[in-house]
Amino acid sequence: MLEIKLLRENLEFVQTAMHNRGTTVDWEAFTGQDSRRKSILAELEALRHQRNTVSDQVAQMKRNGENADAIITRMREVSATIKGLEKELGECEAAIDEMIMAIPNIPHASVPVGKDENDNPERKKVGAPPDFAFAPLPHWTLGENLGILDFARAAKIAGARFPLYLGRGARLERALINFMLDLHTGEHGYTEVLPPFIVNRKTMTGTGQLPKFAEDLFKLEGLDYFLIPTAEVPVTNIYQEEVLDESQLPVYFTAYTPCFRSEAGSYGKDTRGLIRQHQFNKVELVKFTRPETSYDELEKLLDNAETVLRRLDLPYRVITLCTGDIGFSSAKTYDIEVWMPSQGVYREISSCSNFEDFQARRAGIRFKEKGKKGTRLVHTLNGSGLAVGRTLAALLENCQQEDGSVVIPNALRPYLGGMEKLIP
RNA sequence: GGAGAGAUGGCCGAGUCGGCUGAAGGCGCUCGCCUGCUAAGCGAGUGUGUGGUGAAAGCUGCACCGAGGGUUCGAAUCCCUCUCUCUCCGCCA
Repeated sequence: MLEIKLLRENLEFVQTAMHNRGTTVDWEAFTGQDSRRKSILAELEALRHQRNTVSDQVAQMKRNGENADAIITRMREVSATIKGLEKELGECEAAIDEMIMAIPNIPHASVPVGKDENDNPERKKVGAPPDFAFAPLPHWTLGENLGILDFARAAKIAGARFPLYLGRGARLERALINFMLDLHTGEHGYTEVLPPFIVNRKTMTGTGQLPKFAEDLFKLEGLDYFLIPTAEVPVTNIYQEEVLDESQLPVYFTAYTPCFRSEAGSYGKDTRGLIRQHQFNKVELVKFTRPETSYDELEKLLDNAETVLRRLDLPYRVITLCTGDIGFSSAKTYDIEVWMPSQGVYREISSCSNFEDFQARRAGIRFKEKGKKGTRLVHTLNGSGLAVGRTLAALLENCQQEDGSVVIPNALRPYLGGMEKLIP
């Protein structure tokens, strides 16, 4: 959520930002409601002031044993008017709120202007795609040949876009999770948290998934609960409506959670394999920082996520999302894309974003500076560190051998009892 | 699921028969004094949001005592609904 002051005082700036994003907003409706609100409020506050002073007067008179009936009768009318105006104001503010909640964040000045994903500049490329002397197989074929993935049975149990890992596959997924968590907690200074996987509406609204993107979520029928689409949601909301002490900042959290996404509107895309699932595992990185340091923290966060791929010797690149491709709540986002040999393309495996104060304002996350009056909003950041299913897919594909076996990267072997190779 | 108790400022905790309580008192914190260090002591200050005014310090309006409604000239205080927390019983991984 943007600060309403910014919309009032610097509308042109916001309009340019929205244009760059390719977002259209009904500004006339906004300014109309906003000025209506202002006039109602002025009238209302004048009347409330009158009511307050007269009520004091009544109290005074009663204490003196005087009769206040005349004033009381007169004030009845004022009270009725106040009630009417309050209702009107409430409706007006609700309308404004609805509009503001639907306005995305302002892209940071360093974000390249562009229309869509084709305009995302590459920032760097790390590692070389393996040079196979044979046609590399897709991970789902490798997984099924190895007996570690079973999409047919997963479909029987749940439906399309659900994974079933078996034996060494289940263990490999778990090894990746543990490897990532150990890396981030042990070397990058994050505190591990294990949050609820189901959250309420306020929490979903705090990070920006609601009200605009309800169709992407799984909702529990008959209850106002939602399955989390990412750990970002419960973890960022840990400090919802709290005032942190500045000495606490920055806070680094990492969390493993399953993620649930309806994937509405992605019919026909990535129908095979682990790339696009209704349920997948992810290790997430979340930061709460002072505004002054959030962009330095974003660079560090990105590097923390990249480290996972470097340790696993998986080739990847980093792109900067342009204004037209950036997410709703984000001010700046880097995507890390891992090389997928069977498709011959880089695929997103992590998305690292600085939300600045956009989520903090919605969720009410502030900090207090010693010796200074008032509170300030923190900046929130997060990034995948990494999407586990996609990591496993990339690992199978990049480390496959001509005989159908898969060589386990060194960094992962301790988590698999020293296993060096998956053999069919 | 049944029966009770509670939700007040950064924290703890008062709020009597509704009015002078934005909220006593304590802790914490800030500034000053004092003490040759530390501790203790003394004095003053110390909620949030939003608007007006001012160069600023400040002054000032309105709102906020879990949330939402209601009663009333007036509600932290009375009534209703909801949420959450706690205790006991039952059930259960």
